[in-house]
Amino acid sequence: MAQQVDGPRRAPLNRDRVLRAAVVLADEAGIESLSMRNLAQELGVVPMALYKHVANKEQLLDGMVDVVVGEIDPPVRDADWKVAIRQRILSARAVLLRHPWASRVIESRPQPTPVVLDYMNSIVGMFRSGGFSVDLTHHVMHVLGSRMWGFTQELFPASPLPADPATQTATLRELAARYPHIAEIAMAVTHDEGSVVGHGCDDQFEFEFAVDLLLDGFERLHQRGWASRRSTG
Amino acid sequence: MAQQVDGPRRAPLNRDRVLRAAVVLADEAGIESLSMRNLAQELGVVPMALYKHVANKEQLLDGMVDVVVGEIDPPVRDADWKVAIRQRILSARAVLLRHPWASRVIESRPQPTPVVLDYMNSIVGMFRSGGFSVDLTHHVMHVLGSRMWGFTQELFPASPLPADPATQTATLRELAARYPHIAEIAMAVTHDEGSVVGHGCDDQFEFEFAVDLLLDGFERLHQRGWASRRSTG
DNA sequence: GAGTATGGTGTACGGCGTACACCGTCAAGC
DNA sequence: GCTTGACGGTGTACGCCGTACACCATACTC
Repeated sequence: MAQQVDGPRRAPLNRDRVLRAAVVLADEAGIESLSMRNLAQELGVVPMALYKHVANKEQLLDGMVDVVVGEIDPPVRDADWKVAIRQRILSARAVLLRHPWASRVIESRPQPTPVVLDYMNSIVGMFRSGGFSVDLTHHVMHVLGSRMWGFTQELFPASPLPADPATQTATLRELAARYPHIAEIAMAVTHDEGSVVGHGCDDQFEFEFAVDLLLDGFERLHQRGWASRRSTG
Repeated sequence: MAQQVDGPRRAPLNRDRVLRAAVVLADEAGIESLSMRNLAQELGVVPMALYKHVANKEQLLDGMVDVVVGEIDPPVRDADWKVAIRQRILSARAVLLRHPWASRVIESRPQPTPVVLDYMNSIVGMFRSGGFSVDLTHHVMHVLGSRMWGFTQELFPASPLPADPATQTATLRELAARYPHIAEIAMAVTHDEGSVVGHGCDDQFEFEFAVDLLLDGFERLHQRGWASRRSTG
């Protein structure tokens, strides 16, 4: 029981509370603000107190990934492999949209945690019960890559064009002079969107487009009985 | 001319020498050893001297990416789009294998440099002269993602199994108990390789497998005259 | 009541990027 | 030939970071 004098004593921290607070802090202030010192302050505790619950910052990040991965929906039962995998991946994506920092953190983990392995294992299992050979499943998992987690590493996210129409056309003209092919795309996109807002690409569309293209490709290989040169898998 | 007394005066630094030294340092000591302080020491200069040539560390990294991207072969002329793009991507991959740190640095750049835009522009151009619509080109560029630069972000790179056969089978048994589907793949891989060395997956094979699957998918969409719902592109 | 595990504290260290004031060298202009 | 000013290298210092280590208060066990 908490001590009466000196105000009610805070319930002791534990690993779970630390991890959840870290996730909230990263969600609200951005991953770059997640330092051991900031997190401790958020928890009303001295920085070194955290080290009683996580070994170091790397393990904190591992734990945060576990929290996030834990939010992904379980696989739907009794569905076609393609539908089931698509749905699972889109669920993962929905989670990552709630935790925009998570994709970068996932990328940075040197070793998978058990929670991560569980998720991957379950995806592999979905291909296998769709009739994919071990060998083909292995390769398509590599092809899926980060999209299995619901994100494409956006290299150089298409920077939004300036909102002001005047500077926008100026920027486009400049772009067209140096990078005509890119400009062509940028112009098509801004036209499509009814312009003005023109905030760039529709990430969700691009993601689903990619996943569908991949799954279609996987299906085709599967149907054709693809087998590697090295084994009959 | 260098002064005679007091030893020959070092030729003054410039941006290029700084960038090249940074690339060499990252190649040899790893990107985590690339601090302004280490780099300065390597150049026989005090840390703050670097700031006369690069605005800050971010710009240093941008410049390093430019150096690396500059090593990618120019596109082959007069080839089928598929052959040409495949070849260009594999050239990019060869470059990245020489600079293993580069993929992570590329991922971390918030804004593309002109050199980067040039490369992307040229890839877009290859699709366009292959007859792809603006719209389809846009989407396939998103699908390509990091593979356009010759890498797949390897999430949780398959950790090599222990070399010792005894502990290897023990590890596999453990794996099989918790993650049966993953274990199945791990076992297949180790068998394929004539085992013993068993260093994991053949990254080059996986990469080419993925690129070919993607390019085939692109070709199919192109041949079928794919058009988005939003525009007839 | 003594012993001990648990969890929070305080101090300190070595690293990082970099702001800022400074200074030696050299070329240009009078 | 002297002055001026730009350029490139220096030295110091600040505020962050992760975290090692010694310490201490509480609370539970025997």
